[in-house]
Amino acid sequence: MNKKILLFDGLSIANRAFYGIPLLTNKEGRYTNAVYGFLNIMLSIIEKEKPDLVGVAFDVSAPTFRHIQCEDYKGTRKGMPQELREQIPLLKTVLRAMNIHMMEKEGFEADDLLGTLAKSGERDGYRMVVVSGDRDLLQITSETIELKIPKTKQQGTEIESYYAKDVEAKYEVTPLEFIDVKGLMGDASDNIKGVPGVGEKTAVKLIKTYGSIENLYEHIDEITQKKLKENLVTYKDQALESKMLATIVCDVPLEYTWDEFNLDLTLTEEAEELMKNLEFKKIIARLPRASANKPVEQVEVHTFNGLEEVTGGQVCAMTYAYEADTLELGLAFNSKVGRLSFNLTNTEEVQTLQNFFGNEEGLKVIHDSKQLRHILYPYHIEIKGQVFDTFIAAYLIEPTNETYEISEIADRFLGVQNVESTEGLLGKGKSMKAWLTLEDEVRIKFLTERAHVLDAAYAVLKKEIEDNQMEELFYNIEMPLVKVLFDMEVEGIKVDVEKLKAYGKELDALIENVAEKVYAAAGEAFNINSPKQLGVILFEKMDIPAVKKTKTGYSTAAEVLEKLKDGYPIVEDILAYRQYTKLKSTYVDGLLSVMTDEHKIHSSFNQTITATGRISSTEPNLQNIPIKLEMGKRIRELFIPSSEDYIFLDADYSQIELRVLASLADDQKLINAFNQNIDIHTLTASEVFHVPFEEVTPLERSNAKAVNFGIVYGIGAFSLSEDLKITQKEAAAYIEGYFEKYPKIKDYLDGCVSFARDHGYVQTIFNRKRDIPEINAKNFNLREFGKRKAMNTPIQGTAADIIKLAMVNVHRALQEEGLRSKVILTVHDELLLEVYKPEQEQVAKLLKEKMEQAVDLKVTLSVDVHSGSNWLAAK
DNA sequence: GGAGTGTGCAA
DNA sequence: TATTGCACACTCC
Repeated sequence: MNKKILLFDGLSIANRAFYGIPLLTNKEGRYTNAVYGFLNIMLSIIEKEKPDLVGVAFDVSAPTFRHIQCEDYKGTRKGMPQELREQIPLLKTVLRAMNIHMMEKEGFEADDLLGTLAKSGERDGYRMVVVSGDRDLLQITSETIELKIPKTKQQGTEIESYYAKDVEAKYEVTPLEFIDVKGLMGDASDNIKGVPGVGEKTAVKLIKTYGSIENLYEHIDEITQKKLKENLVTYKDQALESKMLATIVCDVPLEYTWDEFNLDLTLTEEAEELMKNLEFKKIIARLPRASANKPVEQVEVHTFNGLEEVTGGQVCAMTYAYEADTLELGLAFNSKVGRLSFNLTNTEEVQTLQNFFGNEEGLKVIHDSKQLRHILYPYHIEIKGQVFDTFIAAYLIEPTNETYEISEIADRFLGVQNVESTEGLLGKGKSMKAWLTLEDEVRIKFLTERAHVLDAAYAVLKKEIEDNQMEELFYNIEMPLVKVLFDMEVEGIKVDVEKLKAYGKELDALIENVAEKVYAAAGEAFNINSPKQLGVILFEKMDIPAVKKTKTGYSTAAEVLEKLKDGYPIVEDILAYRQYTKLKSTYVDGLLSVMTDEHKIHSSFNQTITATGRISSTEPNLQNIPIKLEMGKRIRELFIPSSEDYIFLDADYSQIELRVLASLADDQKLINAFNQNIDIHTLTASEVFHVPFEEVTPLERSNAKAVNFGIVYGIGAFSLSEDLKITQKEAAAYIEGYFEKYPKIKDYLDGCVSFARDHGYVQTIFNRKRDIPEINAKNFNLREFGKRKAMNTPIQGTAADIIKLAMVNVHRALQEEGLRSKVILTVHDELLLEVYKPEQEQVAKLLKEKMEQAVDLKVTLSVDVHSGSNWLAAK
């Protein structure tokens, strides 16, 4: 079989792709649909046709010989939309990175290059396949030159294929005659005029009879239709010019060798980077890679027999699977891998595991060591010695990923794609129940492969940690914190269940009562919880003026209802209904649903979720327990120490984010104020509103407080005006006034934005990093959001670093001093401890000291410690 | 039953 | 058109 050459019409296919796919953008707001679609079409055809050589032809923006000879040529054609235009250079960059051969030639169109190459390839004995959306190219088809026209359809792409015989079958003329047909009928899209009054039917008939335009004019007298003949005669020059314009030049002077068209789709590093940025995950997955080193297959693997082989001093990577008293470990160390299964009801096996995990020697590489601790805990197996948690390391390096599955770590850090994921193995949404039903071989492969991945990933992650100067953050803060969080999760927090249930009943009565009032006012019963139904009742049936809309209908949010409640009593009842049902469903029922028999709640404290470094809390979220309103406070009141011998100590940082900001910005005025414990909101009010410190009114202070808050978030005048219910102009004046009084703050925040622009990320004092790719986006909203992240992240993130370090230090001090008191909760700038009463004084001192001395900033940190018999009382 | 939306709670 | 989260109810597929 002859070799096959595939030639693409670059712009034409990009154009098809652009209009066939919705306007996609990447995180930076860059349009990507035409590039994405082009690659899809190109790869599909390459995969199907398996060509030996490939090339892509482009038009050059300079005028072609056709423009020079005929100034109307393509005169009616509209320029391409900007969204497409800007993708063309991007497409070329991507193709270049993929080493796909491209060609263009000044003075000629892509059609001419394609025609020239097709004919030349044919002469050299190749089978030629030209891919274009342009039917003009039908004229170059032959027995060995095929034209493929992709049609972007709803599902997938359908491709029409033409050889010369297909052209004849469909159009009744040969490919060459096709040119003459077009010369006579013209082509509106290219502004080729042809002969007036001659359409496709007549043109085909004439050319079928006479073979060409020239021959037609030789026999012009044979035309019997008077009008047709008249037009042909009148527009003879135009017909000949049209033919010239429609003729694809097949002898463009080109210098090339077919070697240049060699095809190697192996993903280059450059192409991978580019496609990652463009978020072409499916395309990346489709391409073969150079670095595909499958760890398990590549390394010589010696299986081992028992845990005793893992002796001290070595790095041992492990994965685990647990289901109903059966623990299976996949281990990788010293070029050995293996999998061992343990029956945890057997005391000898438990002893083996206790020895193994209790060994202080060596380094244990574990993915999600907190979870493994939970698995081992009921069997009194404790993990000792140094742990390198790949879950945490991967998060520090890329804190905005959605998940950190081992299979993704293999992909991202080792360039290995085909590692089985838990979800892939067990099926979506399945629990570990299915694990033990799998074949032994499957389980062995799964665990050993993943252990091997961690073994290899360890070196890469370790180096990344070092390259990013995150050693202190990782080894001294995040890793020790894992154990702190584990202990907090195990300890849990006690809730007065009886009182919680009683409160639930109380709420039920209130809800029923207020619902009746709402139904009476509405004139019918409906679901108040449904924003849709509520919107209809309020804004249609009752004709209350709608203030704001959401993308699906009327907004019924509290801020909207607040504005309406004076004129419409029903609105106040709806707000009350919302408040009561919120408390009942989220807090009373929600908390009861996760309560243990010991009346305890064990939340999960997640260390790999937030973009800024904060800890998050789930099942339940204990970081959003109500505090502001009286009704809500009653929930907080029900969180109590686990026994009479204990009391709560609650410690919270005073204005930690503003202090961090003052320190980072090196603003002496703010630093002095904080160091002298001056009320910061009063100071801001005095500065911004030009009133003496002593004369600041409560309203002024509260407004200044809102300004201070806003500064930390990268506020705009609009939002501040909404918040304070003032005009945008006034709000803008506040912000301007603030920056005038604190110019260093402004410099600092601007500096954050420009740092992000230059580096693509921002960082905290402990070098915690967050990528902000959208900082250079073209889309205004996206870019502005990026700026706010750039301003807020170093502040919020540094505060997170500080409290995390404080938690580690407090936890360590409690252990070292042999105290019974325990940290049980963290809420971003607050720690809640359950304190053994005899230790109260000592712990209060220790707590305040460790928190205030966690780091050395330009500003002092101040911690308030309160005690109480419940969480509310301790605030 | 899962995904998306609206809503509301916290720092 | 202010940062970071999580959870609930409803709606639609």
